Amino acid sequence: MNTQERLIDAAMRLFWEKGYLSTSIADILQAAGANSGSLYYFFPTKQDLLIAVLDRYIAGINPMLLAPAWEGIDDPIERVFALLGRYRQMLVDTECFYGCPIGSIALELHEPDPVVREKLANNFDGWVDAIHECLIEAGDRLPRELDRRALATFALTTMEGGVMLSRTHRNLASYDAAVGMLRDYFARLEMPRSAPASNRAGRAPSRSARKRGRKK
Amino acid sequence: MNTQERLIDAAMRLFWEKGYLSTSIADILQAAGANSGSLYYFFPTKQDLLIAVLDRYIAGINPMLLAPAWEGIDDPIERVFALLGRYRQMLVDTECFYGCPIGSIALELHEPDPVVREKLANNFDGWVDAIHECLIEAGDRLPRELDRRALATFALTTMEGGVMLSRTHRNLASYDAAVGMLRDYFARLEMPRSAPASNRAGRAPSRSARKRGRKK
DNA sequence: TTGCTACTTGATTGAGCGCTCAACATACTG
DNA sequence: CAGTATGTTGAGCGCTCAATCAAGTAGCAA
Repeated sequence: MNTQERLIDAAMRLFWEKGYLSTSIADILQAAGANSGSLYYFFPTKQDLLIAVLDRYIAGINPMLLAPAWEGIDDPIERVFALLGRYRQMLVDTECFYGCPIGSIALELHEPDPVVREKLANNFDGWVDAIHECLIEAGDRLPRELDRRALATFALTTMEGGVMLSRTHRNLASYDAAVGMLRDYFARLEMPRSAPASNRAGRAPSRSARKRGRKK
Repeated sequence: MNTQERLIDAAMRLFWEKGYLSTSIADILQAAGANSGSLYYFFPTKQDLLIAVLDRYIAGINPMLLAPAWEGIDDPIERVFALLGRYRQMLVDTECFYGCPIGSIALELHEPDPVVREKLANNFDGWVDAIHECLIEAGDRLPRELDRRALATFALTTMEGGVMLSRTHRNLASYDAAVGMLRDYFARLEMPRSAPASNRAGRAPSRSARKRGRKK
């Protein structure tokens, strides 16, 4: 593994753990075991390193995020919640300290360089695209007139908002509440017109519901 | 208006516009027309000034945020969307540059001091409390078994996530998509069990729907 | 007048920041 | 071997940052 990759790796981890602004070049150099000259040989500015990190996130959406989340899950709607489950697990693993790295950077930089802003937007778009495809694959389980891209965006706002609240409260309750409501919404969208079941509202998903779709 | 108040005012505005970390003490001093000695006479550290700002936000939820948003609107569910409308207007007014100041600070500080974290949490809680009360007031228009606090939390995650995406895209579409889906969810929750109307999904709220509840 | 409290002044401090650069190491090529 | 391309080294530069402090002012009470 060469110096350039070690630098991106270290920056990726530190930007996630400490944020972009709070991570110093010295932090990255130490974590990567490199000298400042080497870093600036590859990345003229700190921002160029950030761009490389964001590019790696974009490239990693499918292999690093979606593939592991969706392993053994074929039901397209369960895939949506499996992805949300990955972010929940991230909160669990870090005791609600770190959430979505893209969301953090997006709110941390108030007037980001246009290039950075576009990379952030590309990351969000890639996420929404993937969910959008699930919702298309769900076919007529969802209302025909439903704006499926809007619903995919809604899933992302639920995740990002839920992560924000759970990180602030150091407690999963907010994330679970938000995702639980999204589950209920999906349940109502899937409901055949003639048989609405109003008693599902706000309940945590049942164990059977969570397992549905796994291991085709 | 004394120096202390001018400092809090200036900090409040600058933290919103530039973020906490990117705002220097010098910025605040200039905006407030004060000297560093005066600032440190009232606030031993920059963080103490942040805490004062967060306290002011907490105290301002009712008089500065909810009261203007709800003027002339009595319908409790329309109040939820009137509040979301305020944040939309903030995005419009700033060309999608600045969103929710609390959300920004919450994600900007990765490992905040416990006091700061609690003030941020208090801000979120105050917001959720207010919506929660609206949902209680909505009575049996919503399913009896619905977890109304979870739904209030869901409204906040929708707003925060929507603001995040719209700021990143410099475009209201994401915010409108998320809030539009939340509207549809509310419509389905309000729907009498015997008459679901699947053709509302994902549509922008109608003009009449938006006006409903105004001017009791 | 004296003394006390409340607040203001702004030059200054030292730490830390992103970043530079001249010198050097290594490996491949003609 | 010399020549060139591709990295690597780390001391150190200029600057900004949050924070300090000795000296000063204003108001008020005894």
